[in-house]
Amino acid sequence: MKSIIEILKEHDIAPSMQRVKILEYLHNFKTHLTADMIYQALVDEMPTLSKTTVYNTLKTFTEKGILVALSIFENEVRYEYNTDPHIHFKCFKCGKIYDISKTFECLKNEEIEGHKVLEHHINLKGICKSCLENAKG
Amino acid sequence: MKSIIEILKEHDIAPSMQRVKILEYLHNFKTHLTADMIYQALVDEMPTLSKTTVYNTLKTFTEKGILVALSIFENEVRYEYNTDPHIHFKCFKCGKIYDISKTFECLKNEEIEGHKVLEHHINLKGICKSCLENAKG
DNA sequence: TACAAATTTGTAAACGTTACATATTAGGAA
DNA sequence: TTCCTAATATGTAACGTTTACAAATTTGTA
Repeated sequence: MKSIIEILKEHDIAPSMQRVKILEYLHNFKTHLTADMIYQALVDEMPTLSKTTVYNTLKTFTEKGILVALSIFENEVRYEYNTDPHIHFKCFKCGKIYDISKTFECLKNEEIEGHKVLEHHINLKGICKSCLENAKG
Repeated sequence: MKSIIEILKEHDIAPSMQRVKILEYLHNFKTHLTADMIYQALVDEMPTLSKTTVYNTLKTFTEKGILVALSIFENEVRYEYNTDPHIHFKCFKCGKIYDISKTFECLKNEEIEGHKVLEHHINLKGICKSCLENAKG
């Protein structure tokens, strides 16, 4: 398995301690994390960690293509480690986000109306399975 | 053609002056506007207009289904008048948002992994036609 | 070891948005 | 019409996320 340091080097990013820890955390958890969540998770282990560093690092990672920035939630950006293609479902009721691993063949074309498509973000919204079951009971 | 006041009444919203003007503006422009854009556009005509009123009104309209709130941009919510189904393309370079009127049959199913799907938001990102042409030149 | 460049840090501030208390308006009853 | 109540609008202050910036620290290299 590829190490975090190797991933950073492959993307022309110097593997500082902060960068390794931040990427490691996102790599392990893979869920939709805000800058603050990452900061809170790491500040115990690295007491001198600055929130600005977390923001700078996430920005660098996104620009270099290691992370994907999500705009599913209003008002805050969430990041996830770039893995298998999947889409997101957000529940109106409980607010939880689910990963849906379905792929959509109809979105595979890389050109649309003359524009070059590099990313597609599909966000479904509705009532999640769990909330539907609670409503029944 | 249906008047703004009629649209409001159909959605159980009392047609106050502010509400009519805000909906009228979104109805005419139909593009992806922030609360501040709407405020700036109307404050000359209505000098006593409050930004809070704009926010409250947009929230009401969205809850009643007149508007759709978009999370294409990071950090800010944009609103559009609910018209024909379409998706959005955002250019990484110039930041402009294009409406793409293509519909996706493959996303028509209303249930996925047990979750009830009420909305789907498809946001493509890449380099727009205009920026591609400028890069060539 | 010394030095320059890259990285990190902390503070302050910007921005979009919301909470809340007050003021204004509109509609119905007397 | 006037009065009253409910709905709506307003302005200020505050909140949370994010950025700007300058100083401090660390790193890699000569």
